[in-house]
Amino acid sequence: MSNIKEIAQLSGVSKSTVSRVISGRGYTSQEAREKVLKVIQELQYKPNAVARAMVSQRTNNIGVLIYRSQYPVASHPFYGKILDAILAASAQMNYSVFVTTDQEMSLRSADFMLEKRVDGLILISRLEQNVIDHIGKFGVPYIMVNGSTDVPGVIHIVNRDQDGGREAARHLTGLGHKRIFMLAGPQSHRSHHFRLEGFRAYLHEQRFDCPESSIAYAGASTFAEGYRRMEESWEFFQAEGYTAVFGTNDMLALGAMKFLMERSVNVPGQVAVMGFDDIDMASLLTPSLTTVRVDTAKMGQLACLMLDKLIRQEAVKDTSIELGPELIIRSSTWSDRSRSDRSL
Amino acid sequence: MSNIKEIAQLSGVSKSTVSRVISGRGYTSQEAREKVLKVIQELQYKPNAVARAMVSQRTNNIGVLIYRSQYPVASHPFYGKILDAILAASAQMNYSVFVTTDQEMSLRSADFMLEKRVDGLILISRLEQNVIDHIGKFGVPYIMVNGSTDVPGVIHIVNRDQDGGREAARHLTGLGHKRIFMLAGPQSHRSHHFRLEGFRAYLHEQRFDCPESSIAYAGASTFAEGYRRMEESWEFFQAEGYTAVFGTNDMLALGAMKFLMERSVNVPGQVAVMGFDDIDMASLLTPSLTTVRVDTAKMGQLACLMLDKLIRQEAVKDTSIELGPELIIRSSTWSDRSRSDRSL
DNA sequence: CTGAAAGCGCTTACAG
DNA sequence: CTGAAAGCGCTTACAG
Repeated sequence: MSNIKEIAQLSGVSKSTVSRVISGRGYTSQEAREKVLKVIQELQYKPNAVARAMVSQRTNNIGVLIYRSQYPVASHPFYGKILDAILAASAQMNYSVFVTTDQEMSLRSADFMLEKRVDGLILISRLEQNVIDHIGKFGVPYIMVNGSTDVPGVIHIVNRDQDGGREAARHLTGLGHKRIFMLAGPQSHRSHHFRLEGFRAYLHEQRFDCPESSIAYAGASTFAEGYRRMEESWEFFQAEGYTAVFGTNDMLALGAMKFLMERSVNVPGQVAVMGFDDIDMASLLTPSLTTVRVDTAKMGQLACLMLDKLIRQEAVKDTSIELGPELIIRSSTWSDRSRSDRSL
Repeated sequence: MSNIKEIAQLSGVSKSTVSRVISGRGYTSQEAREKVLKVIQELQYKPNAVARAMVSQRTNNIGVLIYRSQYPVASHPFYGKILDAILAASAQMNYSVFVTTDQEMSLRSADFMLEKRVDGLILISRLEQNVIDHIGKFGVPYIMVNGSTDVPGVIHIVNRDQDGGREAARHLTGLGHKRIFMLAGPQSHRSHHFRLEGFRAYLHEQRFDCPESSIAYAGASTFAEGYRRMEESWEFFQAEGYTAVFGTNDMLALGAMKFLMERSVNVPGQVAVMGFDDIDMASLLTPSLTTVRVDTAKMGQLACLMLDKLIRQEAVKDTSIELGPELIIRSSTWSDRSRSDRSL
């Protein structure tokens, strides 16, 4: 592959001039410019980004570090959406993006990024404190998206999960449900914790019954766990006369719904089901799932925007950004039948 | 951040010696080694990968270029899985991976990669011929995964889609279905084309009726298209007495199934539905979807393995690799009821 | 076993 | 307006 030296020789100018032509910085005569450009064309010359990064101390790369104890990562129904948004936004801003996942070997993948000299880092999901400390030490700008830990001074982009939980509770109680069962994801994770908290807070304020026994804690926020917890609780659920289920994410809710459907329980006629996230599947299933949408597109976009500012050392005022959730009503909670059943 | 020069000064040796200690190449005295290592520890020194890449002419980066006319890319139910497998395999092989998507601006994203100097490229899905030509010109090793075009001399990793199509046809006819409706994705795409071809070939060989009218061609391989085509064809479908639908991918099949369920058609009792790919959703829905599984995990893994060989200039014998499809029978085609209905 | 020097492919002051 | 030189942070022969 050709380099600047070759271009210089062939066009009869110095390397400096070639560089100036390419960058458009500094003065160059019309004549020199034309000669150089022509040779560049002919040789299909592409400046070496590695060499450029070396001198400019800027790689134009950003790294995305997604914490997941196991795959899927990219194809994860929720995190994958954030990643997609990051990919889209960063392409527009002329950043290339490294994608890494962080499993057991937490520090190793972070090092990977740091050695690669990314200009900045986007950390998604929960990150162990030691990884964060580690990254912090290197002075690389970074942003946390939907993180579980609130590290002071770090820019966080999160969903207003408490509000979302409240909206969910309002929706279900508004439909006439008085006894609502909750499927709660890992409480160590910020989102699941706040979603549940918001949901309960609303019930409490409105004087609805909301004992601990109405909550099943899932060990993971997966479809399988949702199914299993629902199955385990089913006898109790029936005995206690619950008429609705709220899952702190869609996967849990969908797992529960699968169980109900296998038992030929009518959703929403006999039991209403509601989730949180609005993953793609939510709208595709039959019945489609009522949920609270998290604006993953904006999360990714903002993350890139803010990170770019940090990288360019611009002033960033907000140390944390909260996005508003949006209630999405679909057929798993609402239908003509469910309406008449509980005489809304 | 510290560099090799600083380490050298602090440990009282030359840069060369520091470099030798770090790389483990060449001779170093025990004493020098200890001093250097200690300083490295203290300063938390990380060698600059950009500088290394500059001299070694190896970046240890690979690029993944996914062609998609629109998002999702990473979170795509099928391509996302391949990406995940690539992420997992490349991490093990100490490659970092750039992920780019290629939309309108085809050449631009490819250039991005080439300027970044990746050691190699993995191209997923269909790629325009001019992009391929472009990449080929730069002498960067690359591999195509599930590509739609058969560029001679390029290593392709694909699924044996014709065989998969045949298996699907065998399964459905084996269940007693005689009139099968087909939902075909874009025939410009290799997979959809071969899947349909295999399916029809089997029907033909077994003397089943298989006119062109039994095929609805979808403009895209999406859920929405599956739904829409099924809806459009529904009257004809009933009039002609079809008892099964085969979609050339799961999304099409699921869209069709959604339509059927909304019409309260019993699946598989009245109509059996079958897809291709085995995306996550396929097993989660009710009824779960019978499909032909594509081994995306292996696709991604092989892609990395082969690419690494190309990068290291090792001999690669196979110019193309075909993976075997696997029939996955679930409840959308098979149940006790469906069995008795057609007296299997 | 160790250090000085050259070089990877660029950019950026600095003379001219 | 242009070119020679220095330097980004490493590695790799080459003397010693």
